[in-house]
Amino acid sequence: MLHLLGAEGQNAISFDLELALYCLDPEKRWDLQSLCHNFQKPQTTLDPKEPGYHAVYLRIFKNVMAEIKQELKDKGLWNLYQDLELPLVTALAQMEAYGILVDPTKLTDISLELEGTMEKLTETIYAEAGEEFNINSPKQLGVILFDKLGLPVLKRTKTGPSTSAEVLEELSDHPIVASVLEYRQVAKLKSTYTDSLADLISPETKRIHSTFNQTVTATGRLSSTHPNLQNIPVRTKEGRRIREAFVAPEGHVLLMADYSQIELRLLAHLSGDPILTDAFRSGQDIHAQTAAEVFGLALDEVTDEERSAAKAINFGIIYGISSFGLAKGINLTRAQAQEYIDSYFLRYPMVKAYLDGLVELGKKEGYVQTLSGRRRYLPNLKSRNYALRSFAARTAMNTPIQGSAADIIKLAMLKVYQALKDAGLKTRMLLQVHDELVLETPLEELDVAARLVKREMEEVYPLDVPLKVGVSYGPNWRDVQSFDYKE
DNA sequence: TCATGGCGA
DNA sequence: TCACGTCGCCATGAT
Repeated sequence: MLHLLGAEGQNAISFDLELALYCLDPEKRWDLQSLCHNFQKPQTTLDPKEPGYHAVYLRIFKNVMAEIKQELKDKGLWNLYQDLELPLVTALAQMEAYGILVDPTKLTDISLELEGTMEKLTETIYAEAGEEFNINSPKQLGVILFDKLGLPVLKRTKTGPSTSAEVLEELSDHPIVASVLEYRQVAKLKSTYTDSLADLISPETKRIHSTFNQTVTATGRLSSTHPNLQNIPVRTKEGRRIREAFVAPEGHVLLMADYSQIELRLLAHLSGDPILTDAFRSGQDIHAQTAAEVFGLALDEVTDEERSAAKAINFGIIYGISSFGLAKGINLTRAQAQEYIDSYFLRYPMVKAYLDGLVELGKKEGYVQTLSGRRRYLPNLKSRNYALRSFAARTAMNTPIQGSAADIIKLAMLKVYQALKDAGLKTRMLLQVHDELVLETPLEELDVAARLVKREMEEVYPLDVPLKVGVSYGPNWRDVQSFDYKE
């Protein structure tokens, strides 16, 4: 459980120290020298090769830890460290050690099929281009599309015409562009998800043992590496196939439990807005409800398109909205987007006041906070540079929501971990994907485990609105059915 | 090593 | 006016 900070093999600090520093300021990066400089008086110079290094190191560690403990207490962050982040280490270690079972033949099948598709698409693209080139190279692709075929340049990057998916969508009337988009999708799946995933299956356990990084993100979320199991495709049918390779062993199933709209529920709780709060208390379709409010309709008059626009608005609110960003998201003019935003804030004045208040408070105190008290320092709220200042303002609006959701699911993980242990169950937590937990459970435990997980997650932190958890299960991560706990 | 592009919540 | 929704990880090509 030793983590290295700074240069590999030297200046190592213990993980509990790293964790404590992360609780103090999730964005600050320390090394041993700066620690000594800040916390050790007088400053001590250290040479790892010198005899006695470890004794000196331990003395420094002890002194530094004592000072950091005091600082955590002064800032109201001691509980975050002591009762949340530190115990979570054990649960994460178990998840990493246990791993998730992956069926390599399934990965191979998908890989071979994707390869076939790529070859066909490559032929098609070469034929339409009239020559062979590296489709993976945006530069070479640009030459073909914009110089040779004369397609219009809709957007530029620093280095040349953009060939991003967004741009190519606009140009996809041309057959070569449609093929390139499809090629990109398939190539991405193959290189990122089938081939590299297969390399990470442990020969001993036949499982993939990802690393859950606890001190990386600015908001308090976890991140996952080697591989990143938090971005396995789900949106498209083709991409979702990857999930079929993540399986449960014989006699077991995977159990998925995800928080429904946890960030919007937090927005309701934190802002105290009555319309939003009532919507969640009465179990409304929140996006349809937002559409009804923003467009002045009755709930049953809302079309799919309006609901979808309202969904984009809701996400925009969470991210620190701008009319430009919203317009880009749902293909509106900027003016229309601004009208939607104005209309939203007219109907949800407490949300407006809450978000404005966050920016004000951030400016005054120098930081914003999550439910657990975790801080994010935002000095740029006072910047004279518009770009920096507005970025900081969006961060001030997003961090308390995203970070509080992270607090809640982390606490839920502790509860679930402990409850499974207390109940003597064989069910194991495998993954956390921001608002979702993936567990592995013996079939005979499914019913009791599903109820336990749902209860612990929903009751972990009572808010002004209920937390709702959807539970599903299946033989793999793709083919799941919802678990009806009333059965 | 950086830029671009793309996958997730 | 500006520049343009949050947080991540990773593959690829160009430098």
